[in-house]
Amino acid sequence: MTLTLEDIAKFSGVSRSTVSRVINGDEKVSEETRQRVLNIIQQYNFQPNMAARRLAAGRTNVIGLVIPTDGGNIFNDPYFSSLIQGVSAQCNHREYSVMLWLAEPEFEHRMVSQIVSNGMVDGVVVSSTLIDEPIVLSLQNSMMPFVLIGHRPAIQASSVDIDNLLAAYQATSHLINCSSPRKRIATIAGPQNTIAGHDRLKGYNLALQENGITIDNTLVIVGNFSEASGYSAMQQLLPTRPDAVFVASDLMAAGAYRAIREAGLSIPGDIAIVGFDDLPIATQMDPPLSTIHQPIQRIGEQAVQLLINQLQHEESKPTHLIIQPELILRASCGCTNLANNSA
Amino acid sequence: MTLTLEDIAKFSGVSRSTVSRVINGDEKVSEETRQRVLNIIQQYNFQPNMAARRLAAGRTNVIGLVIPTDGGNIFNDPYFSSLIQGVSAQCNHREYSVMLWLAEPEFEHRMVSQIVSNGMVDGVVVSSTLIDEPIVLSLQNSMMPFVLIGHRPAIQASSVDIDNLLAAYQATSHLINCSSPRKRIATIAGPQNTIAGHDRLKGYNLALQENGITIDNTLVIVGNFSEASGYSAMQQLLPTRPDAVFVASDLMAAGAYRAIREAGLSIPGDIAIVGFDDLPIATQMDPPLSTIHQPIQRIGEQAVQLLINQLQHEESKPTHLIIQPELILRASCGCTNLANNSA
DNA sequence: GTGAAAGCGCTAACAG
DNA sequence: CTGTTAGCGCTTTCAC
Repeated sequence: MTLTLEDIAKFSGVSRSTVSRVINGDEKVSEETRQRVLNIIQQYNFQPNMAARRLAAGRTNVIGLVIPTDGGNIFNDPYFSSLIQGVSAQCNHREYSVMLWLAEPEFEHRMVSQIVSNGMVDGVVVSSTLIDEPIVLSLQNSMMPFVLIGHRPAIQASSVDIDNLLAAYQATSHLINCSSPRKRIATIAGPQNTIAGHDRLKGYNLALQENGITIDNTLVIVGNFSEASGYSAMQQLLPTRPDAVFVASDLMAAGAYRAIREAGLSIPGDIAIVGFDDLPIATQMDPPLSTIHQPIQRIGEQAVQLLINQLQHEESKPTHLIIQPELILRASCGCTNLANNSA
Repeated sequence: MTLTLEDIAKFSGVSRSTVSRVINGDEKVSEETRQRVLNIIQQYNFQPNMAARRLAAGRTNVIGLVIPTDGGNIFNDPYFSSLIQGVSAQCNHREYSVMLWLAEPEFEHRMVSQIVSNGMVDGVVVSSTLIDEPIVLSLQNSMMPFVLIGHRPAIQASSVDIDNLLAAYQATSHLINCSSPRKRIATIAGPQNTIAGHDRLKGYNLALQENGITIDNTLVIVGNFSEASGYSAMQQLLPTRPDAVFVASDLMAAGAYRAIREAGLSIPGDIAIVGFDDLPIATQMDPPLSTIHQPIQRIGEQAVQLLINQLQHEESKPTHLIIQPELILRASCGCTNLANNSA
C-alpha cells in the first residue's frame, strides 16, 4: 500500500540510491534527474519510512523533550505549556518531530534507558528545574546529545536560561528604590532545590545587601511556585508587616494577592508586589502585576536550535545562552513611572 | 557500543530468535531458557532498538497526540496541559511513548502526511475541538488508527467526550431553579465552530425552553474561551442587566468576574455565575466558581486506552465514551445548598 | 522448544 | 553523475 523508495525509483526510471540522494539533498545529482524524481515524489506524496531511515543512517529527525514532573501537577503552571509550545514550533520549522516524556519519578528509570539506548531520538532537550536532577546525570553518562533548559555549571552540555539572579536582584532593587520606595522588603521564594528558586533568593539577598538592608529571616518564606503556596506564604508574612514583597513566581503572586485582599490590605498601597515570569495572568490581575518577563517560548525554541545545530555540526563545546531579564512595570509596585509598561 | 539482540543471544547461549521470543513474551520458550535470557537482559539493561523493531514488525509502541492550535496561543488554557498529562501518564503505564504534534495550520499538511505515512506511530489521539477539523478528515481517509477527543458522530472512529449539551443544560437549569433563582439568564458561549461551544449553547437554549423562558438574543454573547473574551463579552452583557450568566469556560468566567467587579456589581448578589471546566483556578476565584467538572486528564487517559486496545485487538467497531458531567456547586451561583461542594 | 534464513525500507560506501 | 551492494537490528516463517 504505502510506497517505498524502490517504487519511486521505478516510476522515475532511476535507481533507489538516486532517489535517496535527491531526498537527502545530495549535490551529486543532475538537475534534470532531480526534478524528475522530485515530481514523482510530490505526485505520490511520498514519505520515506522513518524506521528504515533511522536503522540505516542512525538518525531519526526526532528530538525528545523531557520534563521531570516530580510527582506534582506541574501543568497548572503555564510555564511548561509555553515551553512545549516553543520546542514544538521550532521543531516544526526544522522538520523535526518531538517525542514528549513527562518524567514521572516512578517511570524515570525505564524512561531514561529508553531515551538513551533505543534510538528513538537524535537528542533531547531537558527541562532541568531541580538542582539535582537524576535524569540529567544519566544523560551526562550516556552518549545522547542533549541541551538543558536551566543553567547547570557543573554539567558539560549546552544550556539556555534566564539570568535568575540578576532578574531577582533587579526586581528587589526596584522595590527598594522606585518612586514609591519601601523599607521592609519580604520575599516569597521558590523551592530551594530548584535552580530558579535558589538563584532568585540569592538575587533578593544581594539587592538587600547592596542597599545596606540587613536580611531578616522572618521576611523570607519559601513556597513551591504554586498559587496555593503563595497564598499561605503571604499569610505567614502578613504578621511581620512587610511593605513590599518580591515573589518568585507569578502564580505565587496571585496567591499572595488573595491573602492580602482577604486581610483587607491594598496593593500597592499597603504592600507593593513584584512577581516573576510574566504569565498571561499578570496583566489581568488587579492591580496588574509588575514582574520579570521570561520569554519561555523563545527559550524552548532556542534550546531546540542549539540541539539541532549540535546534531548537524557535531559541535563539541557547549554553548550557554543566558537571556537578559526584563522588568515589566505595571501597577503592583506602586511605581508611577510606567514608561516601560505593557499590555 | 550499544548491545543488540545478537549480543544477548551470545551471552545467554541461545539464538537471536529465542531472545526475540523472550522479549516479546512468546509462549514457546522453556521456562529455564526464558529465565536465563531475562537475567542477561536485565544485567546489561538491554533495550531493543525501536527502529529495527518497527521495520521488522511494523509496530513502534509510540502513539501520536495531535493538538490543532488554530493559530491561537492555546496553552493559556490548562485544558491542553491536562490532556497532555493524561495521555502521557497512560502511555507510561502501557509502555508506550508519545509523539506530540501541535498542529499549527501552516504545517498541517506536511504534518498529516508524516503522521499517516512515515510509520513513526502506531496510532494517534486527536483533540478534535473544531467541528470541521481538516486533520480529522485526512485521518479518516488514511489507514492510521485514531481516536478522537470530542464527539464527532459523522466520523467512524472511537471517541471520548463529556456530554456538553447535558452539562450546559444542567448548569443553566440550576441557575434558573436553585435556591437563589434567577430570571434574566444570559450566556457567554464558546466559538460556534467548536463542538463544545456549539453543544453548550444548545444546552443553554434547551434549559430556557424547558423552563418556559423565551430566548433573548441580546443575552447571548459568543466568546473564544479566553479570559479576555469573557471580559469583553461580559461588558457587552452588562447593559442588558442579566441576573445570571452561564459561561462556557472557566477562563471566560474569570474574565466575566473582572468585568463585573469593575462595574461595581457583586457575585452572586447582583449576578450569579456558573462556569465550565472546573480548572484549578475555579476554587481560587472570589467567590469560588460553581462550574461543571471536566475530568480532562482522565479523558486523555481513556482515549489512550481505547486506542491501545484497538491496536492490540484489532477491534473494528468504534467505541464512544460519553462522560457524565458533574455540577460542582460553590459560591458563585448564590446557591446555599453546598452539599456537593469541593475544595 | 529452538535455530536458520529471509527480509522490513533505507543509507552509504564503492565502483564505474 | 549513477547503479550495485552491503548491511542497520529486529521479527517471523519455516524447518528441525
